[in-house]
Amino acid sequence: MLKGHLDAIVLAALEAGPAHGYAIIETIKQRSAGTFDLPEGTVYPALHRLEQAGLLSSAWMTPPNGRRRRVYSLTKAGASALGERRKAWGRFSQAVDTALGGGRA
Amino acid sequence: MLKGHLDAIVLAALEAGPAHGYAIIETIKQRSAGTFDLPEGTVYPALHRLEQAGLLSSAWMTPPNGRRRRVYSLTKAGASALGERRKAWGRFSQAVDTALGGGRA
DNA sequence: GCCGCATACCTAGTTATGCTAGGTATGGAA
DNA sequence: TTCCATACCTAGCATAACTAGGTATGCGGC
Repeated sequence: MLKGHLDAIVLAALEAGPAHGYAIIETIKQRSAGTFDLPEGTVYPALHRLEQAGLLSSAWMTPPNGRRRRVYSLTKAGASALGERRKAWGRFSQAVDTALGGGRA
Repeated sequence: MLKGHLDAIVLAALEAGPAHGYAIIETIKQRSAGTFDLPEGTVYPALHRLEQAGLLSSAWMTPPNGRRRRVYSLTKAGASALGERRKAWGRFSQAVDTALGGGRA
């Protein structure tokens, strides 16, 4: 369970440039060293949600000898949302660190 | 939203010694510098859940000139669960850091 | 040729979990 | 005696991630 931070991770995966759903899943898996091996049923709905929210835009692409893909890009709103999510994550993780560490610190 | 890490935080709040629900809420609020100001409707069900799971035990106490309180203590299972949760949090937060930081690092 | 696998997309429905919004009761202060 | 802080509880809502399906195509092996 990613517990609400999935959106930030997906946005971060698109920061380097547009990508399609399947590739996003692979990127996340590699970046997290296998920790986040997300099922499609998690990622696709998330992409739709983020597009609905205006943080992503999508376009169908068909490479010369390949299959139809839906390629997502960060919108401006998405890029700034990513910034906020990163900050929110920083605050959140620090607060949890403190709350958990209190016993030993 | 605490997104699944609430249990760990509650267990950690009881690590220093037994406490009752209201006090636990206060402890968490102070430890997190106000970030986690949890409503009772969040904490009480969590306490019941943790007791059901055998990680906490509870007893009714009535101080000489005070009100009836339900005091929770960490069980052995609870203490070891806390250890695991802490480790899990460490792994999780590191993975998120990596996944989020990948774009800029 | 065709069988199966990896790629690539999608959705309905389940489950878990935190929160909202209520309710009950008591001790102490104004 | 009225009100607030303390102290507990629950039903029901909202959301989010996941399970478990379904569709379709390109490519390699047999």
